[in-house]
Amino acid sequence: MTAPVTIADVARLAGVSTVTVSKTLNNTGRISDETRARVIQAARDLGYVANPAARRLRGARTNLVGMVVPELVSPYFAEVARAAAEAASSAGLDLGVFTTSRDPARERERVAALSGGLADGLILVVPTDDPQHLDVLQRSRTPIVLISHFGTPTDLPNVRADSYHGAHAATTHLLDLGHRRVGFIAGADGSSQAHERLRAYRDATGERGLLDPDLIRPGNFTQRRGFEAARELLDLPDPPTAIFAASDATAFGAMDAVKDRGLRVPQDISVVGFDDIAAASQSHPALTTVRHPIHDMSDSALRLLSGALAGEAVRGTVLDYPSELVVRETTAPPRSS
Amino acid sequence: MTAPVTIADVARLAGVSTVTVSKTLNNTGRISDETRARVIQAARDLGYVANPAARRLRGARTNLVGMVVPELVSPYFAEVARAAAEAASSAGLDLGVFTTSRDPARERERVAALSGGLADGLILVVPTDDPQHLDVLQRSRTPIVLISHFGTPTDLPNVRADSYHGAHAATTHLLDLGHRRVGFIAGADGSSQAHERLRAYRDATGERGLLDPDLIRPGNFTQRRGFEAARELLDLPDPPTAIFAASDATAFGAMDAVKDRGLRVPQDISVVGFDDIAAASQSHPALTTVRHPIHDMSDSALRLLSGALAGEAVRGTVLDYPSELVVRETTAPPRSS
DNA sequence: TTGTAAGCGTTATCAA
DNA sequence: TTGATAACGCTTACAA
Repeated sequence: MTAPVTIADVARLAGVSTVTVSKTLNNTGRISDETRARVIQAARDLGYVANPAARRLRGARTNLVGMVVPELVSPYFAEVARAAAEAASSAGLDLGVFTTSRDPARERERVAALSGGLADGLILVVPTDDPQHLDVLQRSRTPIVLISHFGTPTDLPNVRADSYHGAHAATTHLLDLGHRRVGFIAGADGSSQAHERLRAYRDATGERGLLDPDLIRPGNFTQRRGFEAARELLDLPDPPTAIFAASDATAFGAMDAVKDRGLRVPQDISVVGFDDIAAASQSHPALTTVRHPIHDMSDSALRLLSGALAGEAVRGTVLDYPSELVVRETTAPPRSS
Repeated sequence: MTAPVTIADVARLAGVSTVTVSKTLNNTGRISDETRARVIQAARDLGYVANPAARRLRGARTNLVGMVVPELVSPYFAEVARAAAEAASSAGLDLGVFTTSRDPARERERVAALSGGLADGLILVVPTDDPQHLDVLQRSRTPIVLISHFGTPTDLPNVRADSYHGAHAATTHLLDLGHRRVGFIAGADGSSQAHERLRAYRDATGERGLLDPDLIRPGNFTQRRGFEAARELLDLPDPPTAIFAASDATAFGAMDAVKDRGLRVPQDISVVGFDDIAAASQSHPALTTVRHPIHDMSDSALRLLSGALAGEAVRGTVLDYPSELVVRETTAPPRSS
């Protein structure tokens, strides 16, 4: 229950003014070596840490960056947060992660609190696509960088991952292997990413005249639904020989269903996921999937934010990263080909 | 690029003093209904949000709670963070999550910054067990609650999950099913939880005279290592009929290895995990595992923190939660019994 | 090289 | 019921 050590305590112990302490600790202004040593020693003895609130209030930086994500349980967001934390750390910044539970009101509050004085800058991952909300963001004096914002255009810097190309490549990969009936287990309704993945699947199969609505099953990104949907697919009179799932979790569920039927992956049924979560490369057989360049994206987001903090003009920047097919062990030519 | 709206702006628009605005918005002091209405309207019109830094500096609350976790990629910590965020939310608090990447220095910095003025309170998950570090924590004027601290005793409130009992129950469960050779794939070296799980396994098998060092394999909590270790186990001259893995990910790796050998779970080999991550209940067969009551723990941690914030004496409180065996579909009697 | 003074936005105290 | 004043801890002119 020690009262917090203030700059005044350090100044007193070192026998100098608070200004000298501030200058010393922030490496600003000229300080004699002797004084500097004394101040640093005093600060260390006292365990002094500058009060970020005071610092921030004064207009100085806090070195705290806030990241607002819908949730952390999905490995995708957890990985984005991790990558951003690493990138922040090497930029000398701290990253605080805040979740909204996909509640727009919560998102607004969080942004308000953070941009209102706690954080130097903000990174919003998949922000709510509400024009009024986005308008508030645009007006913010605190630098804001968006990750994967699709929809209403803004001039905020935006780092996005495209789902379409990877999903198209994945479907084409299966088609090229010789599959003529490729099932699709969709993502959650209302997710723009899920929509893009479905659109790519439709386009790729349509291009070869192989689009069959029966092969498309609704989903919600979960493993459980992947299991059920795959069963539905396998129960079809003319079942698919390959399944493309809109998430890795869904793909694992589908693999469970296939194995549960006594079939083998990939010999009997090929399976492709989307996301490249850690388990994708660790499972056996390792999952063929599509990857967003999460690390590159987080790095870029932080570079943009650092730039903005340093006064660079980053408004209007849009970085579109392609998604990339990662071929592993769950895809092979169909039995009958 | 709007300059932030301050309390002075609101006061000006409402034609009152800043004090009146503050009182109105914080429901402190007597304000006439008429004035109150005008102030609230003005605040709304301007989109005013109090500057947390200023508020905090003045000694008032920020409603921000900081949580420091080793990392977020492991589903366990992600789940702890999620549960805590929910609990915080229903207590009217915001939860900011900070990661340390298991770097003690990073942890110290984060704690210092957070407790030094940004957050009202702190929750540290598996804090570094360094006496000096813990001493600093104990002296902190900002309330701190520990989650799963084992080791050097402190009088900080501590909410812990026991791994021993669940692990013992899991091993006994397999033994009770009739298994006489139960393999164990350990967790990471240096993790106290991993150590407890191994100890429980040793004790439970030892009690029945069924302890065989050959059946214990090193691990690191990963799925990959689970796969390899399970292979080693299956390659033994006298292989186990059941495998207990120190984490769910490891258990999934082990299941992959079993299936890869053309064996079935649980008919040929039973598998038990530890953690009860989301995938455990969603996989097929659903994984028998051991669960820490993460939600109860996070709830308790937040209740303790709220209490401390409200001036209650919570020092010395230690809440020990038992881990619990969750029997699902991956365990069955051995073939030969 | 060092220190004085002012002010960041807010709220608690006290007086009106 | 309302408002003037001071203070929280820090940093940035500006002066010495």
